[in-house]
Amino acid sequence: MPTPPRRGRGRPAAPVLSRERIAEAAIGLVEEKDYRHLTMSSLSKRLGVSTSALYNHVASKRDVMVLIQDRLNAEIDCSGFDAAPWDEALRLWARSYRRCYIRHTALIPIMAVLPVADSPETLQMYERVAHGLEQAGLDGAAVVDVIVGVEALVFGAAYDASAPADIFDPGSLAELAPTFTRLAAARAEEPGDSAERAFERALEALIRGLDDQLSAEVTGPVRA
Amino acid sequence: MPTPPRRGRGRPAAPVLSRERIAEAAIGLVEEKDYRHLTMSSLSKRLGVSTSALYNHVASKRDVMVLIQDRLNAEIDCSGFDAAPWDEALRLWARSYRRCYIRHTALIPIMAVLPVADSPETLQMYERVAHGLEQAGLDGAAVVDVIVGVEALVFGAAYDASAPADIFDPGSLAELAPTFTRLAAARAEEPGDSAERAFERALEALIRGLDDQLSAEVTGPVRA
DNA sequence: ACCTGAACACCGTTCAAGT
DNA sequence: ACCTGAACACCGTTCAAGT
Repeated sequence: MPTPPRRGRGRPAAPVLSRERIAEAAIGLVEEKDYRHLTMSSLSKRLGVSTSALYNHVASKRDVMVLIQDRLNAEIDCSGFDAAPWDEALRLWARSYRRCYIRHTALIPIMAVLPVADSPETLQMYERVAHGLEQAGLDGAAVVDVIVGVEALVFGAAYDASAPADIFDPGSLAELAPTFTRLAAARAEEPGDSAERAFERALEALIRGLDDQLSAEVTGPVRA
Repeated sequence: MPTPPRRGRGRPAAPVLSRERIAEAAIGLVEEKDYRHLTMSSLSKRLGVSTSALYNHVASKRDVMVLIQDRLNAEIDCSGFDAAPWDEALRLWARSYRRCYIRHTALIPIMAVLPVADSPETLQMYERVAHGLEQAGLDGAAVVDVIVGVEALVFGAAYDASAPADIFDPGSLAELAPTFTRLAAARAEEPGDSAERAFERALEALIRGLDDQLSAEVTGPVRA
């Protein structure tokens, strides 16, 4: 078997690290384990370097998270905006977006407040969505707000989907909340993924409501 | 000036800590500074005890965060559900909820996945909302989904509102996203709080869409 | 420029000792 | 039961030394 490279003390002939390799290793790490195991130490071990070597390529652990997030966002499906009606395209995008972040909720606090200037793939995702919505005839002044609104729902729904199944079981506190307890219990009885159902209901409502708003704002209705 | 109590080594005559005192001190801490300054060490210092003393009353730092969250949720305005129509009550609740979490985004990852059994005030908030919605004639099978949907939007919008003002400025990456850049720039020109506008638009759309859905599901329309 | 290895300033948490 | 103080097993980050 090949001996681990056991590098000497000085600068290697060719760089062994790059931002790309770091991003790849970080994604591998969080997909095998979870975000609690993503440490600068575990990351450097996986890459076969000392921990401090990482800091020649990234500024901080947060920077690593930003790299992950940018790679991830490149995989989100925006294809609907090329052909489908805007409401259907928005649905497909939102579902793909949510599905992605269910397994990466640890990135949400970063992604949600990260300037797009630090994230080229994320920016290009927004471009496809914005271009598609404008092309479909949506009021330009509303486009960014629509993106922000759908995104907000997606992030919240991703958390919800990652919550334990008994999140709405009041346990010994049931008598504090009789109505809620009854409705939550009935909901838990229904088959299937209730977090997904709630998301679909809200997404449908949001899109329908946006359609109504935007139809009212322009002379003709947006929908056919 | 009163000397700090400089306790001896053994058990004090009366307990100096309680979960209530800890919660109060923790909230005071995050309101003066921010969540980066909330450490078990800073908390114990504020309470005049050693750090390990905290563990006689709470199981973990996460437990402290849960205490904060529960206290906070007790302050969210659910009064609309006593009198106003359900859609207006939902609006008031969502606005109060968002406003609260803008300054406490660090709690969102906890709050969003926390079983209600661990949080009596939160449970009672849900009870008021659920009872109000059912009383207003909403389909019982939809009530919890509606709560979940509005909450998802609220959490996402709270992040958005806490983001830096230049979050959509593409900087040197502008040519990657011409449409988005143009629309984001125009949006930034508009006076006022654009995050709040986006939230209000999405909330309005969501509620209108829910109204449509729920009117279609029952025999008579829900709205007058 | 880009690596290693040691060191720094924290963290949350545990636990024996004390009353 | 409920405190103190010491200790543990980490963290992310910095930096001099090496090539």
